[in-house]
Amino acid sequence: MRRVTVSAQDVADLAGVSRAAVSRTFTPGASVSAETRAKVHAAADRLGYHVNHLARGLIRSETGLVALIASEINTPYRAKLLAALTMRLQEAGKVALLINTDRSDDSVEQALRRAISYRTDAAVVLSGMPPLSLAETCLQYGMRLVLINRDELRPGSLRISLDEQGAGRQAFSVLVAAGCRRLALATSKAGTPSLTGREAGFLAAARDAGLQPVVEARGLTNYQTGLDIGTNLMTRTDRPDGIFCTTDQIACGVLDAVRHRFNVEVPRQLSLIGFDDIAQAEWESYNLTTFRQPVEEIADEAVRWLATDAQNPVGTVCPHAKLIWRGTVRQGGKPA
Amino acid sequence: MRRVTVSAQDVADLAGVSRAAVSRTFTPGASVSAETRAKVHAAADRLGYHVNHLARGLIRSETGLVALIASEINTPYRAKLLAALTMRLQEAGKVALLINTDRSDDSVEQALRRAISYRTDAAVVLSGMPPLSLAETCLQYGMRLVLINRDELRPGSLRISLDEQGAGRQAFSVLVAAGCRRLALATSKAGTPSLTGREAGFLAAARDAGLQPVVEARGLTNYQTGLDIGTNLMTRTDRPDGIFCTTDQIACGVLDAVRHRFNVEVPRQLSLIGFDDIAQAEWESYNLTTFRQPVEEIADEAVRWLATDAQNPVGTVCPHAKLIWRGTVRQGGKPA
DNA sequence: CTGAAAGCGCTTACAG
DNA sequence: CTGAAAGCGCTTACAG
Repeated sequence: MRRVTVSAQDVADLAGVSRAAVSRTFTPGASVSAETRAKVHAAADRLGYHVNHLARGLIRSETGLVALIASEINTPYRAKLLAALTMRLQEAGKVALLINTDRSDDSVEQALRRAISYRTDAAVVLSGMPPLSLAETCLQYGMRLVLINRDELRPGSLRISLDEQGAGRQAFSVLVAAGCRRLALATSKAGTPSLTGREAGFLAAARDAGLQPVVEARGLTNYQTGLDIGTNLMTRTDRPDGIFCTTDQIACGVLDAVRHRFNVEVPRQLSLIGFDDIAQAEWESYNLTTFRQPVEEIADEAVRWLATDAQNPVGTVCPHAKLIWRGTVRQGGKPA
Repeated sequence: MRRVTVSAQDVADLAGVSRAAVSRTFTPGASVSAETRAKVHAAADRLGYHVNHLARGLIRSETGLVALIASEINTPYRAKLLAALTMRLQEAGKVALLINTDRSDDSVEQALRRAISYRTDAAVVLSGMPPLSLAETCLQYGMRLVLINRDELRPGSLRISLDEQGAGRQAFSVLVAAGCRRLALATSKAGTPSLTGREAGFLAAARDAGLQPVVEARGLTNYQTGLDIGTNLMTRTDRPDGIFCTTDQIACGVLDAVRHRFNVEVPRQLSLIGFDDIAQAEWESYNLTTFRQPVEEIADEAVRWLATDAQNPVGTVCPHAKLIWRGTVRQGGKPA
């Protein structure tokens, strides 16, 4: 089939006006008489005309495109964040270019290059870290960079990072306040900034208190890992009575292992805290006490900066991960 | 900050070649001498040059952009499908424009208009249905349309739809073979093509067998709905002993209600089948027998057609939803 | 308010 | 293999 594309010129011809008039009609705020506008709209509708944003993006300094760079997008937490981000972006009149990566920095670099190729107004990085030189190329092309839960910063970029360490510390205090004495940390081997932050905070607080939790770090950041860790932990002679899981998925796995394979009662015999507050954390089988990722707030912060004229971001902004009390921590942990 | 964008001309100047030579260097298959190519690459790297795909898209008949139009993208099944789709798309050298919609047809129309504005090579619709006239506009702009699990067809579009009715019928036979006598259907009020197909198949098979299942249809397609339905069903004097849930999320809700609120044993006292095979279906707390959505196959089919020169799609292709046997259906249901 | 003209960054016949 | 030139569809000063 031949591509029979209709251009502003076609609309102008049909409406009996100039190409410029057509352009102005579709540019909010441009000065066109009501009459001209009406003629143009009529012609455009009849022809099925849609402004070519590619051509527009060639001229204006904005394309309306924003790249979202992330790995494992079908993971509950990622999907939630992505949903919030795409929503906010659309409300701001932008559209999301979703670029999948694996966990390697190399694939992040490829993703960012694609973003540059399409001259996206910004790139939001949820996974991996772009090399410094490429970040500078982005800057040079006028792109804005938003780094979510990354540990480093890049010049001219906005970094949105939770206080992971603080959350890890809080997890420790809560478990101790709940009467737990034999603590454990359940995490994966992924070593992402978010995870290591939570781990570090938990361990540091324990050290300060003169305690040394059992650390189980294995596999990928998923349910299966939780299952493995739970099984391992319960096989020990000194079973822990308080576990901080760096992720809800891991927590769900630990919970299932502990309950179904060892008949341990939660929270009577074991208290457990997760992180993320994925949808399943609220499901009755888990009813997990966990830290809520402030995804809406993260998305808001990101899009707010993109929608602003301010060239220089504030540097780092830290939304708060709030502890959501549900049923996996024994009474006593919760303050009055 | 001024946008200091580097163009092919800049690279050409630095490399001492023509603009056309630069263009050819970045066009796979174009004829350039090794020497020229090397000079161009050197200059491009030094300048941080990236071909402007917007400008390229203006000239070529392809932009490399494909729109993914979907609602509720943070739902386990949707996220899974979206992940598969974006992956395949990238492997085929395309990049996904993710456009969020609510369930209304109007928002699908808006989404499709955005896709047209960016001259995407194709639009993959996972939610809602584009009006016929707009579908024709897409065709006119040379866009391809892929409709996933939609009930209608659009001219020139590819439709990928499971045999929902067949699955519904199979669910019925399996429950009956497992010895269930009082059947129920648990579904939402969403009324999407997938859901109504499953419902219709199940009910038709029951009718053929002279049975009349209890039908519980309420709320949105989510966990909470399952919880409500499970509670309602167990409050009846004639509790069902076999339930087909049109979605895994609903099934998980039903399971939790039934077990935790009524102490019903699954599958001893009640058999239950879901649909989708979301990650949680495999979690030990659920261990749900369910139909697996062939997401990889769906993504393959979609991308295969997009990557092809064939203008006319086959019409409808029907990947098979396979029943995954796990622990929520009593022995007897499963064939040897 | 309106139109003619220049220009955004590219690709692609067309000659050589 | 290579370059000069035309053109993709738009927007935006610039005059009027």
